[in-house]
Parts: sequence; structure tokens; C-alpha cells
Amino acid sequence: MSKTTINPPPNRGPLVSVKITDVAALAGVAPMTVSRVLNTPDRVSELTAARVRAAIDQLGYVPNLIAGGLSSRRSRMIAAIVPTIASPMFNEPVQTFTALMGEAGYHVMLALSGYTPGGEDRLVRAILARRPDGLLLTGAHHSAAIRALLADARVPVVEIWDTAEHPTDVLVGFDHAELGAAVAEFFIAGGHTHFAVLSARDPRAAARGTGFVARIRQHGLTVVAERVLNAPSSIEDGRQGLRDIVASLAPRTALFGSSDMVAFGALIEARKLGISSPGQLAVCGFGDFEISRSTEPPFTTVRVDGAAIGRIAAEQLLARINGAATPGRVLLPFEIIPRSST
Amino acid sequence: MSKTTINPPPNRGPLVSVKITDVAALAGVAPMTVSRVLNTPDRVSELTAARVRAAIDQLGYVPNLIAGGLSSRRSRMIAAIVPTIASPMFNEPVQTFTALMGEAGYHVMLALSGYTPGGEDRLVRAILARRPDGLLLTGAHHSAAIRALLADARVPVVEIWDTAEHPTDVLVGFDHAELGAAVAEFFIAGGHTHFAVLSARDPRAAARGTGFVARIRQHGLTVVAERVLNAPSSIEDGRQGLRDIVASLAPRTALFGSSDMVAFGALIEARKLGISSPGQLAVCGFGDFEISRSTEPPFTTVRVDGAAIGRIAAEQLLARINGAATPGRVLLPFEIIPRSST
DNA sequence: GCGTGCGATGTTATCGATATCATAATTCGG
DNA sequence: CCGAATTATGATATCGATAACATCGCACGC
Repeated sequence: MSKTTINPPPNRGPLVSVKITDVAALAGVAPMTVSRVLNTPDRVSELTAARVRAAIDQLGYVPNLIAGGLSSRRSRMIAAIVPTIASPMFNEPVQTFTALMGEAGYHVMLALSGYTPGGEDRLVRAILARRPDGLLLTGAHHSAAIRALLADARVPVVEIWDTAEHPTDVLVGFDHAELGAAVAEFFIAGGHTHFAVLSARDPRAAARGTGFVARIRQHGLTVVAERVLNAPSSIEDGRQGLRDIVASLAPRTALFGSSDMVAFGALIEARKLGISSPGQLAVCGFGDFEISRSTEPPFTTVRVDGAAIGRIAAEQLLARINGAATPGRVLLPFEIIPRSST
Repeated sequence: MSKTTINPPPNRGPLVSVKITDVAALAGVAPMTVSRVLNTPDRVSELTAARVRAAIDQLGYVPNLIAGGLSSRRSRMIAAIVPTIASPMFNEPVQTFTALMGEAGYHVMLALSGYTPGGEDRLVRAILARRPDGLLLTGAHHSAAIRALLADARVPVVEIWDTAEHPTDVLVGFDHAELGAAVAEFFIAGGHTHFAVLSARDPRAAARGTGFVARIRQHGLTVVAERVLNAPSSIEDGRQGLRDIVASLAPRTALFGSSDMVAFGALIEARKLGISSPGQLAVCGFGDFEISRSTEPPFTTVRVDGAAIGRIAAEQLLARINGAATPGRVLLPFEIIPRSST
């Protein structure tokens, strides 16, 4: 459909590397003064600062943060670990967090842990080798090895998107089991008596599913099907999931999907199979992804304020970095958004 | 719907910071030997290596890459700049690239430039301050300031997802204009005579749209509507786009959307408005996102092998870092995947 | 008119690792 | 068995910035 082309590489000019002493020499000041112009401009007279800035521009000086970091023992870098960016789930918190930390002078290094257990261990070691000034972790349940590493490293840590009795440091999340239970109550209030759940193979999705099922059983009602899907789960996983459980469905069943992708897949497959929604199959997703809102008809989901999580995480982490005592745990609310699928 | 809770923070233990000299002392060797065990194990006898490894484990030593980087003048870090992770567009290349560079011993620092022009400038400066060993840029058209910075920095650069006559260093991408033209030909071959395009406000989406329109005009055929959307564009943008142009549509129109999100939105809105597809409105998206495949019915799109771009970018960049001469330009093919919407 | 204090700048030591060169231990062919 | 090549390890200097302390000059108050 199109060609593959290969051209030769261009040549490059001579190697140059401007350092702080070069700038200092040109501006006729000590290197320390250049450093002050860049880091604590208030402590330099406006006159010299101008001379130094001129020299910086003239030479195209770009400070070396590696050297600066070694000397000051501050990397001005934050590492953020999320399971994946292939799902819209973590976009909001990560983007907000990154933007706010950026304003505060920190770069955020994003790392993907995947959903394979143990993938996190190597990653955390590798990341700590860069001496981040802070850490953002997705999830609050980590291996003993990681806990030990983090404790030794003395790095401020904020855990998001989860809850735990004793967070490593600061936690900003919500209670997944309670959320599942709330979805159960929502369905029950709608008169449902038969339920199903499709959950990704991921600890937090599992917690939502467990909370859902537990509450239903508390009410003495029936869970007709429960199925575990890939993580992160795709639309196709949701479709396949529905095909797998279709034989078990009651004439009127309420389905909880662990993400909006799953719920959307289930809805598509139901429509294809001639199962009406919400009549025969009520569906609730999770995440309030755009697809839940903008598809036709839009479907019911649970919204968590991802931007708020990112913002509070940034605030808490900055407070922690600056040595302030901060609350150990911030649990945020969630909200069921009823739409046409229930 | 749920509560907000705040608990006090936990206390932390004493501060420790193990360094290479501590490990060396415990193992009874010189620091340099510890360094060799970690970086060039072949050059150390198995016996001493074992002793050193034992000491490392016992002390929980995590090497300081900041110090190592200053000394060796290699950061073992690659910076990757993409416009956004809110769209599935760049997932495949980025994930593949990150995984491969990771295997080669490099960490990838992901940075988001957004679609605002000029956002890239500050970002590149900030990133160069960390002295990355290589750079991955999305897009091949940069400001003069950036070009100068990159040239001075002498960093290997690979540009992806675009084409340009004279790439900064290495380029791995495809020709967006040609892609748009191919979609035009595809529609024309299907007997279409009236066309519309919805394109995101982003240089590469614009190139696809322009290529599409140009080819249609070459054939003397009619473009009934042309509209620019937000970048990155959402399903809702696609829906709104279709509403905006619906009055201009011919009884049988072929629509090219700059991404599958746009195409999906247009299809949803068309269905809602009672416009049949492909009968009255044929639609082709771009990206082969999951939604194009897994929705019902699936719709036509153009696929680019994102994983291949990521892989080749990693290979080329590694070759560049290791001083090899590499091709300046690799253009990859694309493929139109006909489905039920055309 | 002179000490005091403060703002502006400079000097020196250091951050924690690795490049490079030097040296000790070992192997091996003839 | 011996000297040269090879392997394993150590000593020293250095990467480029900043923390901490020192110094200088000037304004200001009494």
C-alpha cells in the first residue's frame, strides 16, 4: 500500500559542551554566581544577573542537572509508576499530577509496571537508582521487598487509586470494595434480583467485584455469573466475557463490568445477540471514560475524580518533600452516573 | 456517595544511605571493583563478584546513577516526547520502544508536549538538562530554536510518526499526505464522487486531510465539507463534526476522519440522525484502534504498524548511540483495512 | 565618624561514581 | 622454568555543579 525508503544519514558538526565555568568566565563572575542566577535569582543583583543571562544566551548554555543533582542531592525528578497507559483509566490523575509537579519545578518520569506481579520490584530498584525526590505509586499493596527498599530510600511516597490501612507514606485513593457494594445497592434499589460481574485480573478490579458480590449475597440475592478477564481489559474482552456467561443469564440480569471497556463490549455483544438493554440486561461500567458518555445510547458507570486524585497527590507529595506533616490517607468519593443502560 | 477520610501519617526510621565505598569496605575490595561487578561483570573473578554481591545484598545497596552518570557522562536515559497519551495513537510505538530500550539498559522518560505550538521548546530545554543519551521525538517539524539546541547537544535523535525531507538525525515514520491520498483512491475506486473530511488541529492530521482533498480535486471530484476539530479529538468531537457538516452532505458521501475516535463519533451521530452507513455515508478512520475493530459493526480504517515504528526507532537509536552509521529515513507502509462502513 | 549589619559575590570542599592508568597475579608456549 | 601476554584488582583524578563558609563594600544609626 506504500513504500519503504532508506536514505543516508546527515553529517554532524563539531562537539561542544558549554559548562557553568564557561558562562562564568564570559560574564566575568564566579561559577557560583551563575548557579545563583539560575536557582536563587533573588540573591543576585539585577545588573550581574543580566550579564549572566546574556552570557547564557550567547553560549547556549544548558545546565547539567546530573551534576547539579549530585551536588545538591536533589534530582528534581519524581517517578510515577502506573500499570498501563493503554487504558484511559490513569490518564487524568497522571496528567494532572505531571502538570502540577512541573509547575513546582519537578520532572515526572513515567514508568509502566504492567499487571504482572513482580514486575514492580525490578522497576522500583531501577528507579531508586536515579534518586527521585518523590514517588507516585499506583496501588497500595506492594511486596515486602519493595516496602523495605522504600523505607531505606527515605523517599516521600504517595500511593494512589487504592486504599490500605497502613499506607507507605501518603495515600490518595478510594475504596474499591465499597464502590462495588454501592453498585450492588444501586442495582438492588432498581429492583434487580439476579446479577453478574466481569472483572479484570487486577487487584483493584477484583476488589470492586468482590465488594459487589458480597453485598448481593448479604441481601440473599443471586449472582448468576462471575468471570475474570485480562488486564487491562479491552472491548473484545467484554464481548467475549458476555458470550461466556450468556447461557447463565437470568431473564433480567444486572451486570457490573470492571471498566467501561468491559461494559461497552458487553453491551455490543448483547445487542448483537438480541438481548435488550436495560430490559433484559442492565449494565454498569467503571471509570466514566468518554465512551460511556458519547456512545449511543450512553451507559451507566461509576465516576471517580481522577483529576482530583492527581491534584491532591501532587499537593501531598510536595508537602512531604518540603518536610511538612501530611495526612496519611485521603479517601475520595465516587459517584454512580445513571444513564440509559440501567 | 462515599466519605472523605484523613488519618495521621506514619513515622519513619533513621536515615541511611549506603554508597559504593560501604559495599567495598564490607567486601574487602576497592570501590572500583564493586563498580565493575555492576557494570562489567566479565572483568571480575567469579569469587570476588560473589563476595561483592553478598555485600550489596546485605547492605541493600542501590547504586546512584546520578553520580555514575556524571562520571561516565552517560545517563542511560532516553527521553521520549509525545503529544499525548490520552489517545491510543502513540501507545504501541511508545510501549514497544520503552520495552526494547529497557532491555538495552536504558530508562525511557516519557514527556507530554501537548498540541500547543511552543510547548515543545521549553520541554526540550528542560529535558536536555538531564543529558539524555538519546531522544525520541514525535513529529519531524520543529522550531529553529529546537533544531539549534539539538544540534549543539549532540544527542542522537529519532523522529517518529512523520516524514520530512531532512530529519534531524534518524526518522521512522510514514507519509501522511500519501496516506490521505490512498484513502481518496480507495473511496474513488468504490465509485464515490462526493467527499468530506474531519481533521484534528494537529500538523499530521492536517497532512492526511490535505493529501485526501488534493487527490480528490486531482480527479475533478467534489469535496462537500472540510472541518477542523480539536486535538486530540474525541468521540464527541466526531459527533459534533458530523452535525456541523450534515447539511452539506450529498446523498452519498465518503467521509475521512483523522482518527478512529472521530470516525466512531461520526458513525454514531449518523446512526442517530438516521443516515445509513455505508449506504448514505461511507466512513474511514485512522489508527486501527480497538474501537474500529470491536464495535458493531466494525468500521474501515487505516492501519500503521505502531509496534514496528517503536521497534525500528529503538534499533536505530541504539545504533546511533553506539556510533554506527544508520539510515537517515525509514518510511513504513500503511494499510487500509476495509470493514463494514465502506 | 565609626561600628554594625546586610546584601552581593567569591573560595573551597564535596557529592558518589567511573575512566584511566598502574600494578600484582596468573597463564602458557617453547 | 622463564619472560611475555593476559587477567584481576587497585589508586588517582575527574565529571559539573552546589553547600557552606568567607569576604567585601556600602548604608545606616547613634
